[in-house]
Amino acid sequence: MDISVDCVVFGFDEDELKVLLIEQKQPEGKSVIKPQKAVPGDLVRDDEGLDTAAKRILNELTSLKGIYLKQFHAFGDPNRVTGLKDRDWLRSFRTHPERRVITVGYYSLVKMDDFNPQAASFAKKAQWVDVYKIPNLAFDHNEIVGEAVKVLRHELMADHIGFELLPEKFTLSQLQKLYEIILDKKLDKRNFRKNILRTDTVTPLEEKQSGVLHKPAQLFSVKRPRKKD
Amino acid sequence: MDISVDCVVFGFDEDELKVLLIEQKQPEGKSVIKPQKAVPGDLVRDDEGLDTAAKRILNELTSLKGIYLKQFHAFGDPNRVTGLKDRDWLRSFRTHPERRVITVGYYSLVKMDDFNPQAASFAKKAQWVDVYKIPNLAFDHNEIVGEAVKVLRHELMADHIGFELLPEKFTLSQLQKLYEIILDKKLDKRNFRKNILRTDTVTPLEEKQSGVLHKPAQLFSVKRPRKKD
DNA sequence: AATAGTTAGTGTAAAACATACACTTACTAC
DNA sequence: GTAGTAAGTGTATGTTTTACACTAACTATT
Repeated sequence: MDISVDCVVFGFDEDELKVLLIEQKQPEGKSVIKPQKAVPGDLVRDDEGLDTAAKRILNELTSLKGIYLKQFHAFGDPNRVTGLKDRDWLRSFRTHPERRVITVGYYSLVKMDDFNPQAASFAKKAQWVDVYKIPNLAFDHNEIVGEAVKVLRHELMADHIGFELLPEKFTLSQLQKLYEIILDKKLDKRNFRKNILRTDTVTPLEEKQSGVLHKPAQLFSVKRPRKKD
Repeated sequence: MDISVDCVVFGFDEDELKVLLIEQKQPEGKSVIKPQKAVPGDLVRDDEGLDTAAKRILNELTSLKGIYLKQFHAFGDPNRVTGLKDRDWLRSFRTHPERRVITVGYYSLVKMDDFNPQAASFAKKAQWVDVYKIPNLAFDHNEIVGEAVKVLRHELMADHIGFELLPEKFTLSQLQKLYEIILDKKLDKRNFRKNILRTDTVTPLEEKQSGVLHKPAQLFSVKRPRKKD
């Protein structure tokens, strides 16, 4: 059996929660394979741990490092990779196309600012897609994304990991909007602020917003020091 | 690579939270291998899903069915199975002893009443061990058990799965004791009862305790119908 | 029959937290 | 200087959590 890692990469852009999808590679020459979108993922190397593999693969695809990255579930249905729609692609790109593949799902949160899809060799065709409008994907990737969203919602509330999706400096309104979109419901401004400040995870900066056509907002950054990579 | 499933089976007995451990098989004839304890687990078959494998293996080892069983983490350190202490055992029992094995951890909750270790072929040497006194185990099984305990604590609070560990009929005091031992802290009796009754997961039965040397307690059973298998 | 020993079972007041809700402030563009 | 925009702020009400102590129902012993 083979083991792969699939990364559900979340990003946040103004007012949409996005997932990073890639267009599956086409074989050289005439392209005969029906193109499909997929979540970035790849086989785990023989001598490499799962977390390490996830970091490597994410880095190869996005050139990002030091990102919130978490294993959330293993997908092992024996037929998860044997559908008709995926057969041609497997035959073109896998040494053992018939082999069963078990995949371990990771999700990661990236600041879209930092993200430069051009830099990535593999993922020239990477694109951000609204989580609530995902097309049919390769393999069982729709299921994988679905599970990741569930886990994200849960962890957002439990661990307040939201700011991993925002730039270094952000306003509380941006943070609130992020919560509203992930949880898919409106929140009360005053109560939201009380709650966030009570958790004591953000600090106000000296700085304020500028160039906006309304009262400029206080900028905040994360309090607890980010883990290094 | 090979894939295995390891099951951390929790049981509860009066006043201890236990984990089911097995003594690793010895080769036929003279037994030359240093005996080690381990959590029950085995390789996933080629055509079998992970959840199915976990059910099968648990059933083979304990002859139990219809049990709360949940995937909690995949363990994939490339050296998790290559330690010196495990080499001999692998050479005796695995077709490919050098092969890397990635394991998917499941945990299960069993009612110790229902459990008859004798019935199991494989696990003649199964034994219940206090979670807080676990010896050194084979492979990375100490880590696996540690993670399982963390998840159990978390899920106990979130999903009120506690009664999975108790017999069909139980008193609220038993349930409270279970919570106290898993969470490793004392709870207030009146508040505990309020909470449990509010969740509306248990129903009082007609019946009361008998043969106890104090006021007999009301017996309860789980309200929501158990999932079949 | 009375007593001692044991755990079951129950209510309330105070504190913390969650919710609902509306006006003033500071900036930009015209 | 006026209009438009989102920022920022407090309070009253309901709900949940916490802390806490006595009486009730049984068994065993004398």
